[in-house]
Amino acid sequence: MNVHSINKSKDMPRTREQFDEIRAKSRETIMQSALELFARRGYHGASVSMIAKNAGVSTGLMYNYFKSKTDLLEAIVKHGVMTIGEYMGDIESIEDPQERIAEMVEKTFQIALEDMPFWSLYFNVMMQPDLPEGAQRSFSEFIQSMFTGLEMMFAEAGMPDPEAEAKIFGAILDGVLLHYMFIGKDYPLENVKKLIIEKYSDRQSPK
Amino acid sequence: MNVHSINKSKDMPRTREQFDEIRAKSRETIMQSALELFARRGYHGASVSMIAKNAGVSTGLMYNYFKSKTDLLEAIVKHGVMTIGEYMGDIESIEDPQERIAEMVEKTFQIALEDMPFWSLYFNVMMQPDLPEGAQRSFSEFIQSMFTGLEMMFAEAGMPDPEAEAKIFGAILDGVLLHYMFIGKDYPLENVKKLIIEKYSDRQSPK
Amino acid sequence: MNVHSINKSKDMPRTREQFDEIRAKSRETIMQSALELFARRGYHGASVSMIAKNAGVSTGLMYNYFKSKTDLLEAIVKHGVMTIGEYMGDIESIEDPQERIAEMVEKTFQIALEDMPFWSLYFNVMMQPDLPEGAQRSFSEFIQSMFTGLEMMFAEAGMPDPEAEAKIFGAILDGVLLHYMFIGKDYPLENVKKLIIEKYSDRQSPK
Amino acid sequence: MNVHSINKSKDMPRTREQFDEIRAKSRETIMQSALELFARRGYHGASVSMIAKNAGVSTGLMYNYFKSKTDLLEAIVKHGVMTIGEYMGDIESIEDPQERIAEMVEKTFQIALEDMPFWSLYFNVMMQPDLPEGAQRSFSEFIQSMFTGLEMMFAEAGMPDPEAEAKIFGAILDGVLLHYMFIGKDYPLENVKKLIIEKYSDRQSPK
DNA sequence: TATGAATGAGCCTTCATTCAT
DNA sequence: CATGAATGAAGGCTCATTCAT
Repeated sequence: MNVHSINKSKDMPRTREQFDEIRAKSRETIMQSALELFARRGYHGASVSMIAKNAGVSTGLMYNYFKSKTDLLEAIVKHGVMTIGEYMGDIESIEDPQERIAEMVEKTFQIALEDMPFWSLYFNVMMQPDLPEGAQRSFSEFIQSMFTGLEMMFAEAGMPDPEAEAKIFGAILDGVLLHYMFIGKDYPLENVKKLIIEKYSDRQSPK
Repeated sequence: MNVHSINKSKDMPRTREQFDEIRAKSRETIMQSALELFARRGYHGASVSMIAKNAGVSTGLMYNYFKSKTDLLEAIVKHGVMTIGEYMGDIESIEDPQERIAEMVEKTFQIALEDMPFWSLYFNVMMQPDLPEGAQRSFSEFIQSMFTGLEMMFAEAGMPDPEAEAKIFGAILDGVLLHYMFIGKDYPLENVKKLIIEKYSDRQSPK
Repeated sequence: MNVHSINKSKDMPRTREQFDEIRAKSRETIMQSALELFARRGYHGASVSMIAKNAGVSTGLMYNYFKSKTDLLEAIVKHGVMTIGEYMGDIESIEDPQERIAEMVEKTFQIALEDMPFWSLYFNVMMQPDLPEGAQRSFSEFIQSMFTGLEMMFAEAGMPDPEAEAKIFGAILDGVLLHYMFIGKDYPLENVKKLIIEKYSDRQSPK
Repeated sequence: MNVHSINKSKDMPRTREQFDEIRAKSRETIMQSALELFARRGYHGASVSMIAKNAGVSTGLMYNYFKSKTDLLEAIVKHGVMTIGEYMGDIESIEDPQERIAEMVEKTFQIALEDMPFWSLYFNVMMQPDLPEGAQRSFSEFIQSMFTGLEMMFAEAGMPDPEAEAKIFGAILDGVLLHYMFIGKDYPLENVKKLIIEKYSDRQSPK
């Protein structure tokens, strides 16, 4: 409440701004809770009522913010993909190809570790055909755009088959993450990361 | 009809062997049907009655062969893992490390293409935490054993960090497959395969 | 603005009359909106929030004027029944029995055409046992009083069985309306009206 | 079980015929129960679980026989309309117009009294716009065909405006039924019936 | 007086599983 | 060994109603 607040009277309706704020916060809370549970228990394993309880709200409230459970998932996916896109945008501006690759590896794992639930969801959605198409499309577009970026990078670096090169690089990142998430703390993530960077730093590419 | 089915006479009750044969065939049919549907629609998206209908049997019969849907999944996974283990066993007997790696890449993709439903299930189960633990354990053991084998291979080849090396090689295989299954026919699988083999054939390893 | 809204001064608090006026108007608006929707979508098919939105007010406000959805329905029904009662009162004062019947037929259809939503609600409520008892009681009393009036009319006209005669006349009116509302524009309402009047005008009654 | 029964063994599956019989009986039971409750409490007021409990079966069983609650309603309506159609077919074969009308009145009320729940449903569905379209269409077709039949009858009897005449006759029947169902035992149904027949028996039509 | 976010009971529906035959 | 009718718990979703502002 600041001095501009013109709405102090006890029985006046809240202002538009107040409502917007409340809405934004509730939406956020619900999405957060849902992401957590989708990651931990899978889309089907996380019921709407569980999500609500976990978020500390009533079951019905979700439907005030999302048309359906499907819609909730899609919102989460879209939001996540957008966030990552922003991260990645920063990396693409790095001039030196060598450094750019190294930074990409670093950043990818850093993001992944910071936002494991989202990546869990990523693999979850990718591999489950009975999940909302919208969510899959978002990821599909994300992957395509990643590959396009990588391809340009490898082309720029003068690789003979930049497309295949991009696919392999992408496979390493996703593959490592996948195994890491499945295996857990026993996975030697640091060493693997180091080795990847090393492989991609000698001259232009692994030979 | 194999040698075990020596039919005594038309009016004799079925022999133990005949029963066993019928059982084995029914089990097989059901597992086949389930694998198909699990792959196409996901574990939750494939109902028991769908599986039964697809297999041409009654719902009840399934419970004659499998304690539960969970049990059915576990049986499929175990069987699949075993089959692959046999394939891989053959490869490990190849003397020349170079050739062994090339063969491993070749074989992996060949198997994958021949048995897409199973690999679809593989990723499906790996990334869905609300699936029967037993199935996940089977895959977990499979992965561990794969990594152990790869590690030995790279150690033998004199790599400085065989563990990380194995992880990366495994990541490439799984990553490529994952992307291939998600993206579909637009994926340049042949070129990627060639590049992988190339990378791993020069001297002992990519540098 | 009618004579009641004599505004004292711009800065004076609103007078009691002004408040009452606002209340009356809001009540009216909400009832109007609800009647429309009840008619178009049925009692259960029209949600409170739909009604509020359609009336241009908030959900909460409705509960300021009506204790519940049930209460709202009852208010609408009571109001409608009262209005019709007034119309009908005028007719009863017509001296000539012949003319009175003709006028009754004319008026009934005229009112019905002018206020279709209300008559839709009328039939709706009559035939839906799970609707608020209060609403049904209002209609019940209305029907009883209609029948009483008709009975007196036919008795006065010297019919042998005025009660049955009243029931049949009432049945014709309600039956025609019911069919008209269900069938819509294909219904030959004018011809039917003419024939009814004709039947009831020759001598005292149809024979 | 008769002598033809070839299926006495304890653990043989039921024959096709046995299953058909079971199915037919369950379907019937559920439809009966639903009709009762739809009539007594309205479509919305009768929940699927209530219907199931009333039928003495589990909630889920309904979905073994009907795609949805909507589908159940439509099945009931179609079945009812067909049954009435058969009744009415008999009447249309009566030669003498006078007698035919009398019989039609008699029969209509007889059927109605014998099958009140269905007629309750009839009015219920007719006047509730938020009910499955399929059910309404069935009734719509039924009404149309009734009117067509009546029109032919009145045309044959040489009435000047058979269409309007049919509408009025139909209105009387539906109107009386409607009021009878709403008012209950206080309604002088017998006298009304007598008067209707009387009105329509003098010469060809009421005058 | 007016707002709309929040609640939670209750509804329709699905589906793994059981069981009489 | 084989059938499919029957069960009932659980899930997604709607909506009348309340309440803080």
